Amino acid sequence: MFTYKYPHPSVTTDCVLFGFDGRELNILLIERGFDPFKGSWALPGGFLNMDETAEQGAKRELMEETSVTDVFLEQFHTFTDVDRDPRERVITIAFYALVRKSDFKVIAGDDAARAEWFKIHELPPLAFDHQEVIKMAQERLQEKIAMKPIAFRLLDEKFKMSELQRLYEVINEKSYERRNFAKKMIATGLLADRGPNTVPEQNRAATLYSFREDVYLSKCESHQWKKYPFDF
Amino acid sequence: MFTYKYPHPSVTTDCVLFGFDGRELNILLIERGFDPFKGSWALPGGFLNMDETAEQGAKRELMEETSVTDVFLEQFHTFTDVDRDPRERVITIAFYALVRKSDFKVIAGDDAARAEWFKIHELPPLAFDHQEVIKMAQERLQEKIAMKPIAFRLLDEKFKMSELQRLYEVINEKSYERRNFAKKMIATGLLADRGPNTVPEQNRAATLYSFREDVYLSKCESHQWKKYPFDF
DNA sequence: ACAAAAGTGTTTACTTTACACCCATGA
DNA sequence: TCATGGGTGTAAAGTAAACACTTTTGT
Repeated sequence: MFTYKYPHPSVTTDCVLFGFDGRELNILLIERGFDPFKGSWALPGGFLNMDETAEQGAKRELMEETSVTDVFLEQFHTFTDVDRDPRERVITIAFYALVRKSDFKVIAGDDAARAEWFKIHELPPLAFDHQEVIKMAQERLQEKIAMKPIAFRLLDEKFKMSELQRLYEVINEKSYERRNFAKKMIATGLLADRGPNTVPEQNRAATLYSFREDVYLSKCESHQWKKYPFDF
Repeated sequence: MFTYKYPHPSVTTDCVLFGFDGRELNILLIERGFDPFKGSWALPGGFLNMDETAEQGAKRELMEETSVTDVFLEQFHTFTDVDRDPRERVITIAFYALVRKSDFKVIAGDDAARAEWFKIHELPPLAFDHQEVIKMAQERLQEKIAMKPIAFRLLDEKFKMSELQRLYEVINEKSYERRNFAKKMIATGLLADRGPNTVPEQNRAATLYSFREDVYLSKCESHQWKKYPFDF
């Protein structure tokens, strides 16, 4: 037991894990096995340990509940409504995270709970204030995608221009003209041409690209980027 | 006394209060009257009560320590390093806030501690990780000023174009060409011409402007703003 | 008279947008 | 052969950047 002179809230982390299936933005949810909200879907997350930072905690929970490692993960807001948890005062430090769905093999963590991807516009009823958390995560993702080349973390190492475009479209909830998008994207200098797609498809083989992180980092060092280099 | 099955961190709020003197960005700091860091300067803030949200807590602390009310205040990050407080595990939810220095009469709160403005580039040694907190606050202010017309909250109701320009310059740490800045700013349609400055100065009287919040709000409703309308 | 800030427009370069036809592939 | 997605360039419009001289006022 732990005793304090003043009451302390509980502190949790929650993580909005985004995935992209080439068509839609997806979010990974966990089916809750306990009350409150037993049977509802919720964001992966849990209580913060005393010897870990929030980021470490969020990564640990993600690993425990979904076996996901090596994700891009960034804090975006702390939710502190007094009654957001019916049991006791709980504040949650919320993160969003980005994974390549192909890097993401094993799901269903060790605590028997089901983990499932949902399209961002077809979410089931959610526990706590997780609806609001997800909404804010997407807003933050929109802001961040204009500043940093994080979109590539949602795509496979090699990707088609049309996939990249579709990703920007679903994140920013607007559509782009095909030729102009490609032109501007290529003009960043960050795409390496990896030749035509060798996987046969129903139509003409598309050029594959990959993200040139080396170029990005060297341009960062020489401060060559404007404030919103990816504001498409 | 309050007892829990598992250990809980303490939760505080801290607030980076920005002011603008017409020339430099300033930050309000409190001289600490107690250990740890007795005699050092620190951000206004303190423990979160169980019946208040983080935002309410931050506003209360600001009021208690500096008698400031009615500020623009926004959460930007939660700092969770395990050893950031030498006494015990404390996480802090950090806010930045903007005040007009003319609206800001009474300082020096009820707990005898001194409160003082410091130029952002001439800060004294700071308690805890407050150096880092301030750095991040400024980064966040830079991002936000490009998205929302919050700069006006740092200026008096009526202001000169050169003051507005100087403010953008100190926040964004770059300089602008006088005519282009004014042209672009006026083109937003958000400035009302309030006539020439009647306070005599050492030189020609400048036109005063004020911010037209009504115009801004109506343009928001009709979605007429691009993503970064104030990215100067 | 001079120092300091304020007022004022135009030209050029760059960026963004709109737009249409042909190609390769598998069903 | 048809449906689907992929490849490609140019012209027009709009936005951003560079640039200098005159005015007002107080010292």
